[in-house]
Amino acid sequence: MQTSGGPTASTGSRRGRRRTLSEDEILDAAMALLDEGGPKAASIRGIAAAVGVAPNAVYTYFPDKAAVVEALIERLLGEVNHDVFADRAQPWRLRLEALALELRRRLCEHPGAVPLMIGGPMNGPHALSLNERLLELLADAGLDPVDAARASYLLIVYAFGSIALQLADVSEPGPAPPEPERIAIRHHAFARMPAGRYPRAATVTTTMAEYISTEQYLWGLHRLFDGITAHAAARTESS
Amino acid sequence: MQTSGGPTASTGSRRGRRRTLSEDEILDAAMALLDEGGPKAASIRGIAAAVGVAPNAVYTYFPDKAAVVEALIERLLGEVNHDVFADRAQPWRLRLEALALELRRRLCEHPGAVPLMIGGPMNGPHALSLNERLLELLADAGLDPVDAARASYLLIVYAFGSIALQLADVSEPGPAPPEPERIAIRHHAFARMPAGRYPRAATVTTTMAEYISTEQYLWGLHRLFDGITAHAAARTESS
DNA sequence: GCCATTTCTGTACGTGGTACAAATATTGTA
DNA sequence: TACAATATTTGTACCACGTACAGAAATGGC
Repeated sequence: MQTSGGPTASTGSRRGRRRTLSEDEILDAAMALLDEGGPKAASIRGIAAAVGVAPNAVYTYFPDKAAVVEALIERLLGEVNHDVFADRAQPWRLRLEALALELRRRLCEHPGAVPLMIGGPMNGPHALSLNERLLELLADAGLDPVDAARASYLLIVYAFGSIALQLADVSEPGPAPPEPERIAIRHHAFARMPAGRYPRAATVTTTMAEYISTEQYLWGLHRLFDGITAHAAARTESS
Repeated sequence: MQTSGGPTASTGSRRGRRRTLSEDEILDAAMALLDEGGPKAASIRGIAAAVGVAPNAVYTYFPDKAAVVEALIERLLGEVNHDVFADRAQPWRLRLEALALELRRRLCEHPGAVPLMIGGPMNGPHALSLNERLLELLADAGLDPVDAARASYLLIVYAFGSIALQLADVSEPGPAPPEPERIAIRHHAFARMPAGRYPRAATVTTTMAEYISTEQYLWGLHRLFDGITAHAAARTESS
């Protein structure tokens, strides 16, 4: 694929018409459109219009729309703060929770991007480095390489799946009626919600989803931790 | 939305031109296109051509393309065999594993459908009944309603997320080169693979992914079980 | 001051979803 | 049996999308 990189990324002396665009500008516009209009709104034509340029100008910087999306995802993953969980002096559960929350926060800031991440492969350097950190962390937790790989997969699946499923209802901005069935499914989980913490108007959908999901997200995460530690303990005991 | 239902679903006596189509025929064609050409190939025009009809004829049966997709998903979920895990005499872990595997088998038969499920909300009757069964099962496992709701969410996220992430690489049929990075990520997990169980040619991608994922899927599932049981035990103990 | 090079625009093609009206086939009723 | 009402399908058309191609505009090196 090799879709990354600019138009003349390695050209030393630049000749020709002055650039009125930059890759970052394009990605900014794409992200903005994604955030306010969902994946459908982040079209090449829309992006170009947002930066005040003809649609084809984008193709000077990216060979494909897929490349734009890929770069967008990579940049978003690159913004995930690694420092939070890099301190190996801290207990691993704490570091892992910090990572999971940081990742979630970033993704929730850009709901429209999540479907795109799920849809396509994530093989960029940032995605890889994230995975590397995760493996390192799980090794610290006492897992052997095979189990660490599996556990990392498990955690990644959980993080992305959780966010994707949570945002599935909201990612397409529009009417989004409060269908009673959807509420019913989640009825139990609301039982413990403190009263008066969320508004009752149109924003209620997002807010409730946000609230409920943070709780559920953490709950599930800790069940995962329990399962992983139990497994690790059983391993070291039997050997 | 109320998108379901035929054109004149509740009309007793039908007058007019004989129907050459049926909703099921349309859904069959859509599924076939989805399976062989990915989500992109399942266009209204493609479906109509497959059943030998003008594109607009589809709109007699479904108001939207979204409605077609929704019906497709619902039908797929309806095919999930509930009996496997309905036998409340069996231990719950066994029943849950059976459900998870059955769900996975069904979805893996139609990889193209998975991105569609993730993208949109699943609120149809079949999706709801599946959730209901799950809650029932988790209650049998000794979880109180709140925890059961959270655990069901956790399991659903895991099942769908796992399958979606696994299929993300394959869902778009085409070149799909064996990028070295992607292999590298999964390197550890292959360590335990029995030798000579899978071919080495072009099909290797799918086959390996399939193999590795079934193992990882089950591994993760059992970590989840461990975490859930540990939590349930801690709960009943403290009360 | 010219030229090679880079960047952007104009235009156009194919495909997608879908609205509108006309054509067609069927059946209840006269 | 002929007619009218109605359900289904087709023809045509529109607009948005991704993107290919050729040409125009602007720039720095000579």
